[in-house]
Amino acid sequence: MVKMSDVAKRANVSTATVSRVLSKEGYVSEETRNKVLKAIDVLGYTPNRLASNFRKSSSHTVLAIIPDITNPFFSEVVKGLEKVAAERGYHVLLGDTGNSLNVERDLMELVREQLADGVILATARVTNEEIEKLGRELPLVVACEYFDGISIPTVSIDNVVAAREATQYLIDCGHRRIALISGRFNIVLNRDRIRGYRQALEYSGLPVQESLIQEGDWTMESGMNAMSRILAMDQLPTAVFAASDEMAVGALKSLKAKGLRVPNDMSVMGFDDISLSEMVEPELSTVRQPKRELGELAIRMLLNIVEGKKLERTQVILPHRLMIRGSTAPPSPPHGGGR
Amino acid sequence: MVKMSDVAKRANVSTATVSRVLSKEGYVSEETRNKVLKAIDVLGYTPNRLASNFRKSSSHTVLAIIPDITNPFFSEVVKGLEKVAAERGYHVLLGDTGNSLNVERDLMELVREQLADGVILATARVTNEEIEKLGRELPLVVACEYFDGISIPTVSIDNVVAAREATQYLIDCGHRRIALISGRFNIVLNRDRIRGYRQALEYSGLPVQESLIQEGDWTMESGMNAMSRILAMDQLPTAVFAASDEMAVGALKSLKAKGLRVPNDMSVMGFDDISLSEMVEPELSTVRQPKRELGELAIRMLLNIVEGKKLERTQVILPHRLMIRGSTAPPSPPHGGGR
DNA sequence: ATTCGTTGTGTAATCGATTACAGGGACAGT
DNA sequence: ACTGTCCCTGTAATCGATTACACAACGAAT
Repeated sequence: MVKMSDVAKRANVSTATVSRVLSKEGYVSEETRNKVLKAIDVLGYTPNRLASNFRKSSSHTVLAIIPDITNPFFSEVVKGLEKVAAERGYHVLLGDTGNSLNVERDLMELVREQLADGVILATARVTNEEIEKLGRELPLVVACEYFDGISIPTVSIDNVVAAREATQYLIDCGHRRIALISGRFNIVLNRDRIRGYRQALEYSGLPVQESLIQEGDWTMESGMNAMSRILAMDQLPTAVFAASDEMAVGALKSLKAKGLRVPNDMSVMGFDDISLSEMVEPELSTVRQPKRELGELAIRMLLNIVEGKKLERTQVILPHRLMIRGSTAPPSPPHGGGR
Repeated sequence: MVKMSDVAKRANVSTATVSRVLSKEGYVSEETRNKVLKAIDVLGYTPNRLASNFRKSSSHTVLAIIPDITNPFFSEVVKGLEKVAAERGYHVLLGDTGNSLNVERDLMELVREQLADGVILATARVTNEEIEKLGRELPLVVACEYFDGISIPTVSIDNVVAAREATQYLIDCGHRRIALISGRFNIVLNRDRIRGYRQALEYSGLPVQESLIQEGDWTMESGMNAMSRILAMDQLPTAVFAASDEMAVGALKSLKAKGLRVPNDMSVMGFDDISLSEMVEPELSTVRQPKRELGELAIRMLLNIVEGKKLERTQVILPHRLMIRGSTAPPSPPHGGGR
């Protein structure tokens, strides 16, 4: 490997000068610069970034910790991260935890080892306190998840409001019995969505029936199962709100299997607005999260921290949007009913 | 930051000894080892991987170059990569080219700069010759794409055979006019699929009608458009084979919009078997690619090259599988027809 | 003429871990 | 007693780029 000293020798200058040419810092005469550039070209020199990073003790790399890269929601977030990172000359190390807490903890070590300058945490199995602690020790931004009263920089949507609006929309359509297919009860983000659902019902004076809240785990299968449980009830709801699009699609499948039509017999509302939601039939009404922007903003904040700049705001809430498509409609009047 | 020399001082040994304890190489007495471990613990020492990587001139990192992380096919491949990399103590740098040839070239530089020990190339906009050249200069494995007669290690499926079998299946169902929604004509992988389609028709003595081959660009929209063009023809086919699942779903949508039923009025076959294919209605018959295995094997090969081991085989073809689901069936007899 | 700021370049220390090499002690075999 | 092998440990060079510091040349300002 040809190194900087080889270039220096060839150009009859010192390595300091070569370094100055490369970094564009400090004074170098036009003439010397050309000599150096020529030598670099002739020798085919490529700087050794390992040496440079070591000396500058910065890897110019950030670590993206996500639960599962095959989840379209997260892959969109990562896409946003990657784009901005590249623009600012940083690289992204992929940390797919496969939902494992231990892997998550291990990955954080990479920052301590200086392999990454900072971390985007898009999953949060660790506790509130642990995150606070980590955030004090290393540059860290939490994306997508939101923790109440946390002091760590965070970017997310307002899950409570989003879920409330989605539920409210169904109520406004005329639905009075609305089921909820929720994610895991122990996830904060999911609890926020449940909260929003409850709030909407309460504001409208509708009863919250606990049996209408069925737990899933974000997957399509769990959505199917949850829907089946709901369909086995005596008094059916006229609408279902699922806390993820995958689960909503599962609900769709379950409904079709039982011969029920959407939205005629049952309205279905999803959450996230992944591309899938426009591919199913009928197209899914859902809550759009600005996935890419979530990633972009998270990494912008992180890089600002890394580079020692001040953040204007540490808790950023991005706007969501209701996407009304074909899977929701007013409830059909009961057979032989109407007024 | 506490460094190795601090640990050495505290434990009353040399840095060489500390290094030996950490690397588990060379002789260290049990007693000394404990002293060192204790000092490490007391001081809260974390090795500086930047220094270590520099000295060993290895980053223990591989670069995954993919066209688009939000494409579910590639995110599965990456998942496989990541898993095996982690198992073997490597990290994965994400290189999302956004389909740009220049970005692809820039990314390769990272290996020259020693930021990555090797590259998995899961997209190939660069030419055959360029890849050959790169492959001679740095550890490189091509995943998913296949180049005829290339000397670079490659892992992929046999796209020709896979497409032939899919088409053959449709023929065996009784279809005689089969349309093809292809990807971009200039992509090798796609040309292989077209070739397989042609072969199947020819083997069965069926005519290849060029107008039945419509170009798309892998996206759902392009699939819809291609299907619309096909449906505007005088003599309709009874089946369509799309070179990607997204395009097949687009075809599905286009058919539904025109009021045609699948598979009764038209059979639809996809390619890839991404999770989407089980979420649409009817579920998509498709060709399964072993996505995760593709990634796993590619990185295994790469790491073997990086670590100087010999590869048993440099060109690996993984098995594909026809997944027959609800979107394909024998053609309906023509109205008033049948014998 | 002196001082000062700007420009241009070189010398050499430095970042922190790894490792080649040397050396010493213990022990076995002859 | 001598030689050879293990063990165990330390000294110091090394990886390649960056950068603090020194210095020199030049022109402008006083």
